[in-house]
Amino acid sequence: MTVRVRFAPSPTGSLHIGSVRTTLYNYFMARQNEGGTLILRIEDTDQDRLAPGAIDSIYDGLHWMGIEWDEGPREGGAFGPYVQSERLPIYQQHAARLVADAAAYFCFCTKERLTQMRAAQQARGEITRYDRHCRTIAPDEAATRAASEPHVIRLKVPEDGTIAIDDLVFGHVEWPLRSIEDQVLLKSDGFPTYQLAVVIDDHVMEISHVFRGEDWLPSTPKHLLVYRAFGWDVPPHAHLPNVLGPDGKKLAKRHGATKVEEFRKEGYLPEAMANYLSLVGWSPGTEEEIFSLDDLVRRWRIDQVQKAGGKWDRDRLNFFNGLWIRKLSSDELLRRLWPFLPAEWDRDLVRQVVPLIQERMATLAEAKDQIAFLFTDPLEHDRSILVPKKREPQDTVTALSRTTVALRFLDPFVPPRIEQAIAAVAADVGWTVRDLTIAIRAAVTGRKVGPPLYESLALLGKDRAIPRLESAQELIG
RNA sequence: GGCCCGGUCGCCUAGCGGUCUAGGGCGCUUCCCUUUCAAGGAAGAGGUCAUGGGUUCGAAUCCCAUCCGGGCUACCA
Repeated sequence: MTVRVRFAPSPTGSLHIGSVRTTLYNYFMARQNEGGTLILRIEDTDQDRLAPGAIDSIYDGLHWMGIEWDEGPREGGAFGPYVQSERLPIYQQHAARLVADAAAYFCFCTKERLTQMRAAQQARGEITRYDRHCRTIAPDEAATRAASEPHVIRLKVPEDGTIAIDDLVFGHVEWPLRSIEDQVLLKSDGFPTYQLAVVIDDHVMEISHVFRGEDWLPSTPKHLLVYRAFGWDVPPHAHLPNVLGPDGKKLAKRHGATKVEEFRKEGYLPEAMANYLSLVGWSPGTEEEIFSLDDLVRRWRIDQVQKAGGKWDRDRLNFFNGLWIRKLSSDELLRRLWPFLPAEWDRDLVRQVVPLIQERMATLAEAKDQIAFLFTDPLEHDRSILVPKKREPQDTVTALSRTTVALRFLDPFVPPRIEQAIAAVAADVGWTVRDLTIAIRAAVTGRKVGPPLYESLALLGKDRAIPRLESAQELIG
């Protein structure tokens, strides 16, 4: 069987992390099957909600993630066009066919009437749904009116019975047809609704498996009915559990970052995003959980996807991010770090210090603050941290002053020699090495934590370290 | 309101009728390592498997009910 799967975002904004997870699963499916094809289709049938730049953002985000696809608006392919607004005639012809087959009908109800109808139904405590007012208009009359009056096309939904699907994730799900209204298929502006467009496109583009978010499960019966009206086979469907915010509701803006580009800006690695995201809703059934994109293609299985929604967990993402940062080679880490560092910073110095902080960052964005002391002159001292706890200011001045003396003529100014010198000073003033390094670190970097001290001093250089030690002494005194 | 879905440690999850005195990871705590912080190593706290009934020799696993949570309910996707 030829696998053809698709991801079909609406260009209504930038790429949501939940869509990325859905796309990832489709991508795994396509790549783990010989000859599998992944298709990008833009679902822009709602002309009111188009967001400028959304398609660019979808392309950027997905490419950044390392997801490649085979057919799409910019890639082309044998089943184009891949943008729904460019496929209007296809939908219109198909809708007309349903009308001709008496499976659908013209509806002339105005939006005002529909609004009133719903209000009245609500007032009576009834279920709000279309009252099928136009369903009984004689076909000839309807056709004549349609030539001149604004109208939509609605599906004739059977009044009784049930419709069901055997979902790859959720299993058998059944709906009473009574609960489904006569769906609008074609809007009065000639655009299809989502319900019509997906079904036609999935069929015509020969999509073999429909993997989409759980929110679509409730509208699946509508799609099933459209398949039935056309007499088409229904491809296997899999609904993927939602990605939730910490409060259990669908992950949304108010929960913080939700867009790929935001995570990218915050310094997350695509490797970490893919690894973390794949594990929300899927597990290999073993205790392994560190997976590259290729590993995931090899390991992921739709029957291991679970039903319950998963909550977004920033701590866990951070863990995976740190892990993947540590896996990078120094050169690769450097390459990814440049965009997060000021362009004027000395490249050679950055190159030397980065290995020292590689295992100290959870995100790429954190690197800057950790090494800024090497690129900032004069240094802003934080007076409150210059004196170690349980030490007196005067003793600290003495210790720093001895350190200054010890380092001033040290040659070569390299970590092992610096370590020796500092150990000697500590012994001399009766301090623990620990306390002394705390004081020196504060004096020289202005921070309480940072890369290893001896290495930091060596990179700073004697000429910059000594003045900092001196000004710190003045500040304390 | 109607329809549908879900419910295992704070979070991601394993589990598919006996091997479960419920396993792993994140986070948390403690210890070790140590020039800070990390990283790494070790240990630990944390779960009446939503609740109540069944079925069964035996249930987190099957059935029913209840509760709680969520989604959908548009000429939005």
